[in-house]
Amino acid sequence: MGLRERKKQATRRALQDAAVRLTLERGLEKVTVEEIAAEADVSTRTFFNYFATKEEALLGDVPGTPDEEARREFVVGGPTGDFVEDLITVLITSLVSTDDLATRREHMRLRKQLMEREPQLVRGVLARFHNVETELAAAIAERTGASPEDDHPLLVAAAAMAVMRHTMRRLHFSETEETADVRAKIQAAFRHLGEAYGPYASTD
Amino acid sequence: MGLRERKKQATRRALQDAAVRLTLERGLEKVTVEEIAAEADVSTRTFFNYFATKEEALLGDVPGTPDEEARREFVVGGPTGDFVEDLITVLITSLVSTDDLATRREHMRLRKQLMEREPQLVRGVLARFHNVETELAAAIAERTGASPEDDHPLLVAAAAMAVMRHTMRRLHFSETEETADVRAKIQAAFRHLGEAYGPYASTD
DNA sequence: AAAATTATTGCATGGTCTGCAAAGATTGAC
DNA sequence: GTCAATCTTTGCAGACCATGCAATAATTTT
Repeated sequence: MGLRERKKQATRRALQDAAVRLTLERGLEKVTVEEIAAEADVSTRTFFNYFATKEEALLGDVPGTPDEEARREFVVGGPTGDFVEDLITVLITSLVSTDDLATRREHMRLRKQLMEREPQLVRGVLARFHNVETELAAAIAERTGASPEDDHPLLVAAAAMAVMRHTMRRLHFSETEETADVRAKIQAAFRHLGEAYGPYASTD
Repeated sequence: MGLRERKKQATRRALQDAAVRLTLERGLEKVTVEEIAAEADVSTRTFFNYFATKEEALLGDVPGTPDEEARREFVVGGPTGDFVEDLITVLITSLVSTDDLATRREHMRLRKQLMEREPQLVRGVLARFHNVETELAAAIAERTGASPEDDHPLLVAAAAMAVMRHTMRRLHFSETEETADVRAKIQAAFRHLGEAYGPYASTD
């Protein structure tokens, strides 16, 4: 990776960090883009070369779209053959993304603090979950061979994202929390979901 | 209702209608609050006495919070005793609101057009569904007697709202669509949900 | 008809975000 | 190392959104 690219990454992170730090200190309304940019030693105009909105700088990159390789494996029926287990696998990749675990954890913890301090930001997170939901529905349709006008996959994806949102809420992102714990919590949520609404399906 | 109140209602509707009409004609970015206000024969400043944002004028009032009476009945275990059926009943009241059916249908149809034309507006709708979700979770917790730290109701509510969102997407709001049809579609969605995830709950 | 209440309006202001063109930094070729 | 090509940063002007405040206008109450 060349110098140019490295500098861009650094600027991006500096802007994100400044945005998060200042917002946690003073609150969203009390921080201007101008101040964030100054903190990162770039002009206000440059801020908008990196992020379309102030909110975008705060939310970071997750939840991003699922990992492409995991998605392909899911579509062809893998890795285990069990629908829900494979769904969980592909979803986890969209949440934990590429960074190392410690960094990611710290990001998540900060974002959680941000949500509590500034509930307006929840809107943006919901929008991102919605995007993932749409892509997930397409993957489910591919895997199950549903016809394009069948909207069943959309519903299944929507419920799955509800589970993911719920699980995210429950995680505390501490050092003792392992990847396996995350999976276990998602599994528990899917099981609860099945218990709550499964019986209704059996009703005539 | 006095003259003052009637005028306010009229102004509110005029602003909403103007906002929707202009946006469908030209697109959201090509319509300013100034133009909307002019169309409704009030000052720009007055627009903001009625709506906090341009988006708010476009989205109208739904989905609003569930009807208070329906909520109370749900909490005490009514009206039928079947959890999902009663859930549907209370949810329907939060969607169809108070207006007469024909007016409401027209509103819904326009809003659906708006969503297609301006996907940015979906964010706002998602935020509203999220609010309903929170209140719904509280109602579910009350009905089932769950303890305050139990987050099961949140998950059940999230899934229920996923079903509602999905059903809203599917409705076409035509004249031939009866209230009974709406309920049938919600029921079908809940059944599909149960079929998709119910089996997973039975897995060891 | 006067007084009290509430709504509308204009004005000033601060903030977000965009387009554009000039200046500055990095890259790759030679 | 120099030069040209490419990409990034920056300043500036400008449109628009949104808020606070104080004056004016309309309605309601007495």
